[in-house]
Amino acid sequence: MRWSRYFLYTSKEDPADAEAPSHRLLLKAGFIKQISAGIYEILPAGWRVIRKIESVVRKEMDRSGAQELLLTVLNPADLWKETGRWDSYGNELFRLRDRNGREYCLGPTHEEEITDLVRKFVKSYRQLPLILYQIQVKFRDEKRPRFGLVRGREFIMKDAYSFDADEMSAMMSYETMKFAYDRIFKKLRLNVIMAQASVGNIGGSQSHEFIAFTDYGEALVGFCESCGYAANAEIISLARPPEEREDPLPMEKVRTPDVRTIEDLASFLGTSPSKILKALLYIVDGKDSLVVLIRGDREVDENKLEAVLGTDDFRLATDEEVRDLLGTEKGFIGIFNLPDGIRVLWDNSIYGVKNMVVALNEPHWHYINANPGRDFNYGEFFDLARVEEDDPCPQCGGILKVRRGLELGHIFLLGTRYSEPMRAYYTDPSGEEKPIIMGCFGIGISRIMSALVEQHHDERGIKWPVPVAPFELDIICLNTSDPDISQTAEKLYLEAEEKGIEVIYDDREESAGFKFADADLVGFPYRIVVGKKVKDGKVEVQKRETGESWDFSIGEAVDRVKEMIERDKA
RNA sequence: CGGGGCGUAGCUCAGGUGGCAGAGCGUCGGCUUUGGGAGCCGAAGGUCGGGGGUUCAAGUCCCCCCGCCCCGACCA
Repeated sequence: MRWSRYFLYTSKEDPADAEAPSHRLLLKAGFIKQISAGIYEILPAGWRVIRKIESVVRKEMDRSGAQELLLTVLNPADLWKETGRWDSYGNELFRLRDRNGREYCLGPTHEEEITDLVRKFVKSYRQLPLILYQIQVKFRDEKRPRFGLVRGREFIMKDAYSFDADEMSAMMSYETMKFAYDRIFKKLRLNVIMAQASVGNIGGSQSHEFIAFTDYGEALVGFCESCGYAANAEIISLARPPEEREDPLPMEKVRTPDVRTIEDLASFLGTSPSKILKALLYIVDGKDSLVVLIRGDREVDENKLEAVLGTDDFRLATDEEVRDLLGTEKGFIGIFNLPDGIRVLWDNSIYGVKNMVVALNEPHWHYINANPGRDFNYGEFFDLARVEEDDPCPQCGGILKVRRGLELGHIFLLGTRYSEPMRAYYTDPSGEEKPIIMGCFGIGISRIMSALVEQHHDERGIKWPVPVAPFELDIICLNTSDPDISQTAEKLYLEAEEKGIEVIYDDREESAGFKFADADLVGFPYRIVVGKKVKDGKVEVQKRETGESWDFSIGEAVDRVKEMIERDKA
């Protein structure tokens, strides 16, 4: 491909509205173009990358025995009503009507449609097990699209569905997919960790997430290097710590004027946040008040709180509500003098803390040296704290590390969540009708492009790994008006094409610096620079990843590059 | 959906107290240049997000709406 004819336009300026490196670089380097919030066009160079990602995914899915098909984007509402998700999916579902008033949605995921398909054809245990998958555009009207392709409202996803006769076989399918995913992310050169996860709205009995470490990820993973445990932070349970061994000091009431934050209170009293009892007032279901007690150095994980409460309809109280309900102010909420009948949850972190600093619901005052049993009694304990670095591993007691990451894949063992209500049944060898056991397995294809950039870039631009690069080689003609140079570049371009290298030939009439900057930005893994050295019969080969460069004779350059590319693909 | 910010040329942005619509980059024409986003000359390019209002006069002041980005709660 000659760059002078290629639809690839880079920008010298950083785009104004992009913060995450992947978002900024994909826009700046001309891979994507924004149409609306969370809606992007994928331009030719970007599409080449997407197609390569897809082909890696396809290859491994096919190899694992899964069969590709294509379901529909337009989903009739009837199917969604069968499982109840027409109502429960809420505002994230894009809904529309046809000319006759029939309701449809744009498919955000396809459990309903695939189950409908399978129930029509699969009647016997002889037809199981079965794994079907597709690669398709999905639509979700996300509350908050983010970071370019990281979370779009329209995005490309690979979704696979397994169908098995019994739990044991379903587990086998699940394991098969696990291995396939492992191979996929390795081939894509992504640093990914598999973590236990919560099943959330999709339902089912177990699930794992495949998370790529990035600073701009949305998932929080805790993992243990000594035993290999890894899980989404929201499901890592934190037990009660051992009791502190301190002699109780006499409790005292201390004036703490306008000291509202934990940090300020700790320094005001000359103590540490871990000695302070933090109390938060929540409003549940828009009406009930709830006090959550947690150690001052810890944060509430609202996913855990949701699990305990059984609802996601809760929020922190406003200043006015704190005043009306507790008669105090934020920063001075405590366990003393709480109104009767208010629900109180104690986080495990509080257990065993001695000589604690506690507020008493009276503005500008705290108690110091409050002790359990003597000054107050514990209520019911729960696990509500967000996991932090150095917390104990729930599996081996080792030390957890905590990192941000991007969820690239998620696999679920669904059980009969869909087959039961949709009556996808098969007949077993004894003639008995049974629901098919299902699993579902997603990979965010377009999101992978973002993750790749997050993990492979520097200050100058993207550094595509060879297996996903839009072109493997960029041949730069440094002086288009020098016939020696341009004819050599032309010759090398034709030779590279002939030898099966995916090559872009920068024949544009631009300055050297301009072309180098573009090459760095767009991120081609290899570059042949054709310039003054041609008069000595040499060209320069450069590797983007490492910055290494070599002078080769004009005759051998393409072959040497070809060798390096082949090595990188292996 | 709550909180914060922004909307002026293709892109990045400037336009105190209302008074002729601006710059750099990019684009087009010409000259010159070619190992790290070159230089000179010339040109084109605008419903100032939309609507209403105040005023002799609105990019600027007021009201309503729309869009985008960031932080939080949800997802691949």
